[in-house]
Amino acid sequence: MQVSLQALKAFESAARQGSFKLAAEELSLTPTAISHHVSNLESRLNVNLFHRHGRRISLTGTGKRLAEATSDGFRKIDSALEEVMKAGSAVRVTTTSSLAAMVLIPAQHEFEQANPDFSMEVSTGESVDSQSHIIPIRFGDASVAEDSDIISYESFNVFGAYGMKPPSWSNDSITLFTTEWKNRLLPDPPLAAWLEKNGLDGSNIKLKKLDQEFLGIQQAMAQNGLVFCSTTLTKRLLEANLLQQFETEPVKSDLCYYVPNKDSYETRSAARFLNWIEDIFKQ
Amino acid sequence: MQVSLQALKAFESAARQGSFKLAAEELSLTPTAISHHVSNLESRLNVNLFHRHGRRISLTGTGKRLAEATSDGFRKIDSALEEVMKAGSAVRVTTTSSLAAMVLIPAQHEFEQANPDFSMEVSTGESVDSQSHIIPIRFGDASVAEDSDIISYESFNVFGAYGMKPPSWSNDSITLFTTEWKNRLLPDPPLAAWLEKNGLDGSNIKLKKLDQEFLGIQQAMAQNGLVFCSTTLTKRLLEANLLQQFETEPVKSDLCYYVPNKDSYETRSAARFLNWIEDIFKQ
DNA sequence: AGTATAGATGATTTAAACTCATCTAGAGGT
DNA sequence: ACCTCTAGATGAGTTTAAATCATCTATACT
Repeated sequence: MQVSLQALKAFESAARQGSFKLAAEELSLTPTAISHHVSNLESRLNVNLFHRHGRRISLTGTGKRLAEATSDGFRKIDSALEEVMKAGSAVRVTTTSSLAAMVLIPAQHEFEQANPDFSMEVSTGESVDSQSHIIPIRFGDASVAEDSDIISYESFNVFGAYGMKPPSWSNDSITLFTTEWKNRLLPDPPLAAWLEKNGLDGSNIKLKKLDQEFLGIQQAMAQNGLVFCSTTLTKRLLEANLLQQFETEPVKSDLCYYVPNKDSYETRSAARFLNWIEDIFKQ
Repeated sequence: MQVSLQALKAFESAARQGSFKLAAEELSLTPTAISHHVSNLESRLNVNLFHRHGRRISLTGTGKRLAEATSDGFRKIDSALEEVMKAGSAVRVTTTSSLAAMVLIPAQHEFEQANPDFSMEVSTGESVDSQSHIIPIRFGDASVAEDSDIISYESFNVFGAYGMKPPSWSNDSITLFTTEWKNRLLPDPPLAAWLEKNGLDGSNIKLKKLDQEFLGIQQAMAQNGLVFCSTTLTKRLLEANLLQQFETEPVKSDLCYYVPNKDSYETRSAARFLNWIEDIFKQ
């Protein structure tokens, strides 16, 4: 006394639409299939689900009750399925505006080219965070993040527009853009450590602080000064000969990019994306 | 990009039970079938639903979410289905204790014999009325019930134990059991009309009132007197030579048996039962 | 280490689902 | 009133999906 789910699905559609023909269209079947399914259901359940007035049909009371429950049930299943399918067919990433603007968005096309099954969506801002299938790439304190979640430890260096003559560190008056995070809990960019490592005292450096790294990078490209920022963000611009670096040594920072609960992303698209982004950071 | 409902059902069971083997048992399939279904689902959705630790499995986050929704959905559908199946496989009737005791229960076996597909359940009392698939046969005022709902208009007559000598209506002192309904809105048994129709004045009749007709019938069978009651209840006892009637004429009453919203019972078992009970009343 | 068990994988079989051809009964138009 | 057109019913035949069988792998337990 088993009833098939497909028969129920056919019945549900016919009940909702009030017509076998329309149900057949909805399910990409022939009206005959619907008719068979419904009558099969009726005989298995020993119940009439539709009244037949010649070529018109209407639900019986029992039919109505069954239709309501099955509609609810299938709706629930369908919406969950849809969500999973969305998660499976696209990677949604949210991150800082700097990483998005300097790395993810420029590389978005490459990713989609290499992974034609998936599309990739990048968003910034705090709004739709933790929506379960959106991958957040956070920028934060390496000592706070889980080791296994960390994608890259950030190093910092100074960069300038491509083609400018290298500054004379000791004599010139230098404008240097750096970043003061909006979030005061984050470690500052390691400028002091950088100066020390490169044997500079910084007395002739005029600091200008912005709250996003990429704003400083844009200023540097606009020849308005140099920028002290993380190397990940500038890699692409160096390769594209839009920025250059000088004879200075980069310094490590306490900052890192990480994905909270990285291991909990099991969709294939997410796995593919995470591998891909880790490769990018490693290069 | 269609996923089959059976695959979802297999996944749901595996997720709930935490094992392909158990899911296979639950669905009367082989573990292989479950494995195929799940991996088919995973590749269609581009998502891993289970972690595989060698021979042990556990749900991924996505799997958990999908499992919850599908479980809910299928639960809903299953319970509706179960209710419909119950309604389809059995007739549940509730009615007065008199009709149940004198007519339905004695005939129950005949019905099941003639309709081996269905079982029949009889209950009395007001408790589990209107439970949607329970058919209530009410005893009431014919002017209040819908015409199309009425199964039979009741006639009344006097009956005595089989084998007793017919009473001498004018001389003997006669004990007559009759009924005073608990529900005071019901028309009284038409005793006055019966006396008139049979040319009796009733002066030598000692009335004893009980609140159920079948109680009076039992008294009559126990030779404790005669009973004035509806003819439907006594038909079977007359045939079985347990009761007899005399040279008196029956009278019509304002009482009837009816099934509220008779036309709304569309299960095959209910239709079969209603036809059957109408036949019984007609005979 | 050896055995037993859960699951994966691929080929084959089986059964369910679907369609096609044909038929019936209203509904709608003239 | 008649013809036509459409929705659905029915039965036989076909196709596809689902289930199994045989085989293999990894691992848990003795």
